[in-house]
Amino acid sequence: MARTAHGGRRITIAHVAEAAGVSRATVSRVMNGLATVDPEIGRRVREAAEQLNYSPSTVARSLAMGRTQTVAIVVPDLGNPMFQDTLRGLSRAAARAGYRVLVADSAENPDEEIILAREARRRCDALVLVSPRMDSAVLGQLLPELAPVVLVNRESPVDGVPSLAVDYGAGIRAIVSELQRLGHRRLAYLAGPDGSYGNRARLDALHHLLDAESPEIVEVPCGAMFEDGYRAKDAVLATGATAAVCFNDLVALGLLGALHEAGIDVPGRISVTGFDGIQFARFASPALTTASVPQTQLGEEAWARLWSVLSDAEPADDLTVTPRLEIRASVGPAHQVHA
Amino acid sequence: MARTAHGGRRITIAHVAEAAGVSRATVSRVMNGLATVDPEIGRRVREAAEQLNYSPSTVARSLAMGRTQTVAIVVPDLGNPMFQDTLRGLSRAAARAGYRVLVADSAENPDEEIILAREARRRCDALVLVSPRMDSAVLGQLLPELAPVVLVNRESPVDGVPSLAVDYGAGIRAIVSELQRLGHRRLAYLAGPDGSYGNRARLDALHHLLDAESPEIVEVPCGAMFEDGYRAKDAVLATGATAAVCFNDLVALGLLGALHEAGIDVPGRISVTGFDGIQFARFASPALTTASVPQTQLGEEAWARLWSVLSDAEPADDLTVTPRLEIRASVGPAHQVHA
DNA sequence: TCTAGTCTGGAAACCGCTTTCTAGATCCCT
DNA sequence: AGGGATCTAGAAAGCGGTTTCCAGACTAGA
Repeated sequence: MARTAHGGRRITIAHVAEAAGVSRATVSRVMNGLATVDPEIGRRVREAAEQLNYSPSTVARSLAMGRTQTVAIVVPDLGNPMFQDTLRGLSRAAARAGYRVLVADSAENPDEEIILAREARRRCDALVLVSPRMDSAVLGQLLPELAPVVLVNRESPVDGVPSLAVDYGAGIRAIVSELQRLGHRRLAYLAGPDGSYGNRARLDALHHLLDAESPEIVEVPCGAMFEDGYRAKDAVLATGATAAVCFNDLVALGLLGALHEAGIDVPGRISVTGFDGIQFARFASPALTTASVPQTQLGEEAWARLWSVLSDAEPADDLTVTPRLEIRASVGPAHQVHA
Repeated sequence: MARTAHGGRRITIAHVAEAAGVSRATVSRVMNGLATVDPEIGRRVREAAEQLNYSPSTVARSLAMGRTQTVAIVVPDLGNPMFQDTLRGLSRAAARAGYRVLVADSAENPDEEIILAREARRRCDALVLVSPRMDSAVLGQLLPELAPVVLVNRESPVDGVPSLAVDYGAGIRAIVSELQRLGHRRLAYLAGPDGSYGNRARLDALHHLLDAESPEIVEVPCGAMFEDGYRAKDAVLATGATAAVCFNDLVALGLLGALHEAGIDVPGRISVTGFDGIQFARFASPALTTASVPQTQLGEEAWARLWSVLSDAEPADDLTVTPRLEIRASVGPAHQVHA
C-alpha cells in the first residue's frame, strides 16, 4: 500500500478531516463531489487534502462500496498476438469507464485456468474468459460461480452467459471460395491443435463444403505456432496441393518462411492463406492472405457486455463476428500439377 | 464483488464462524494455517467453509493486511510486441509468487501516463513503469511518490529507483560492425520517434563510432511503426545507402514489405537490419537480422526487483542487458554503387 | 497441593472508507 | 411569529477480514 515518500504512515481521510476541522463523512462527501456541502467547507477540505497530498485508499473504498472498479481477463497465452489484441481492446474500453484490468495467463494449462479464473474473479467485479481450454463440462460448472462473466471465442454450455464468437466456418468458406475461383482443386489444410475449439470449427466447415465443385481437402497435422508451420513445409509439398490453408497466421508465416528459404515461389508454385489477420500478416513477404478477425473489437464488445451487467442495463445480445477476407499477394492462380 | 450464485449475500467469515461454532478469529487462523489450533476445531472449520463454499474476500484481506498481492504495470502501448513480452515475463514471474498484475495502457500519451501511474500504484503494492514517455523532470518528481517502483527501459533521474536498461549503443555497434565487415560504406539510419529515449541512444552510438573506417551514416526520419518503415522506402533508396539500419523490427519489416513489393532484392541490392528481436523477425522473408533484446527476461527481472523491495530483501543491482546480434538472411555483402 | 508457565481460542480493536440516521439550523409560508 | 419542510454535517454502524491482548484451562515442577 502507498505510504508517504518519507516513510511516514499513510495519510488517511481522518487526517484530512482533522486538518479541515470537519468529520470524516464530510471529507468523503467532498472527495466524491456528493450532496451539497457548504462551498466554504468544501474549499477547506480540498485545500487540506491538497496540502497533505491525500489520496483515498482504493482498497478501503472497494471494501466499503462492494466494488473494485476492476475487471479481470484470463487468457491462455499472453504471448499470442490474438489475445494481446483482445486485452488491448478490453483495457482501453474499460479505462474509458474508469475501470482497470487485471490479467492472468494460464500458460495453456486447463487446470491452472480454473484456479486463475476463480482467483481473479474474487479480486474483481467481473471476468472475461478468453478461449478457455478447459473442457465443456468443467466450464459449465464453473461459469455460474464466476458471474458476471463473458466468454470470448467459445460457446457457453450454460444459459445466461454472454458470449462473443467468431464465425470460423464463414472465414474458411471465404478462403476456400477464393482459392476455388483461382482454380485450386486440391488444398492442404494445416490443422491446429487437436483439442482446439477453433480447429474443430474450421474442420467442420471444410468437411461440409456443399458445392460439388469444391476442392479436395488434404489434412496435414500441424499446430498453432510459427515453428509448426515452418516444420510442416515438406508434408505440405508432399500432398501435391496447390494451396495451403493454414490454421492461423502464425502457422502461415512459418510456412512462408520455410518456403522462402527453400526457394519455392509463393504464390507461383503454391498459394498460402492464414487466419486471424494479425498485424504482421500484412507485412509478410509476400503479404499474407487471411481471414481477419477484429480481435480488438472483441475486447471492446466484451467490455460492453460486462458494463451492461455491472450497471444493471439491458444485456447486449450475443455477437458472432464474421472474419473479413483480406486478399493479398500470397495467393494466386493454381499452379499446374504435373501428375 | 462475488456473491453466491443464487444472488444471496456473500458468505463471510462470520457465517463460517457461526456454522463451526467458533469465533471469527479462529476461522481466520485456520484459513491461514496459522498458530496451533486444535485439530478437531480445524477440521470443523474447514468443513464448514467447504460446506458453505466460503472464500475469503481479497479486498477485506488487503485492507486489513495493508497489501494487495498485486502489482501494476504501465506501458505506452499494449499493441507493441515489446511491451507484450515484458508484460508476459512479469505476469508469469509474479504469478509464481502468488501476485497478480494490473495493466494500464497510456496510449503513448505522457499526461495520461502520469495519471495512470499514480492511479495504478494506489491499487497495488508496487509498480513497473515501462518506457515512460514523460519528460525527465516530471519523471523525477513522480518516482518518489510511486515507490516501490522499477523502471524498465529508461534511466532514473533520481537515486534509489531500480532500473533495467538496454544497451542500445552496444546493439547498434554490433549491427554496424557486421555491416562494415560486409563492405558497407554508407548506411541509412531510419530514425525512431523524436522524443524517444531509445532513438537518442541509438543516434548517440551512431555518431560516436570511433573507428576511422566506420561507414557514413545518413539519417532518414521515420518512426516506430510498420507503416513508417513502409513509407520510408523511397527516402531510403534516395540516400544511395547499401544498407538500412532501422530503429526497430517493425520499421524494418515495413521497409522489407515495401522493398519486396517494388521487386527490390534484399540483401542483393540493399541490406536491412532491425532492432528488438521480436518473434516475427525470424520468420520474415528474408529473415530479419536484428539486435535481440530479451524483453521477457526484462519482465522477469523487473519482478525480481519488486519482490526484493516487497520482501525487504537486499535490493538486486541494476541491470543493463546487452542485445544479442542475430544475423539472418536480410543482410549480405554490399552492393556496388554506380556513382 | 499450590503456583508459575504454557496453550488455546475469544473479545475487541483496527484497516480506511461509505452511508444511513439524526439532531440541529435554516428557510419559507401563513 | 410559529410550525413544518428542507438542508447540512456529524456520529456511528457497517464492509470483511487480521491481529493484539487477555482470560481461562491445562501442564508441570516443588
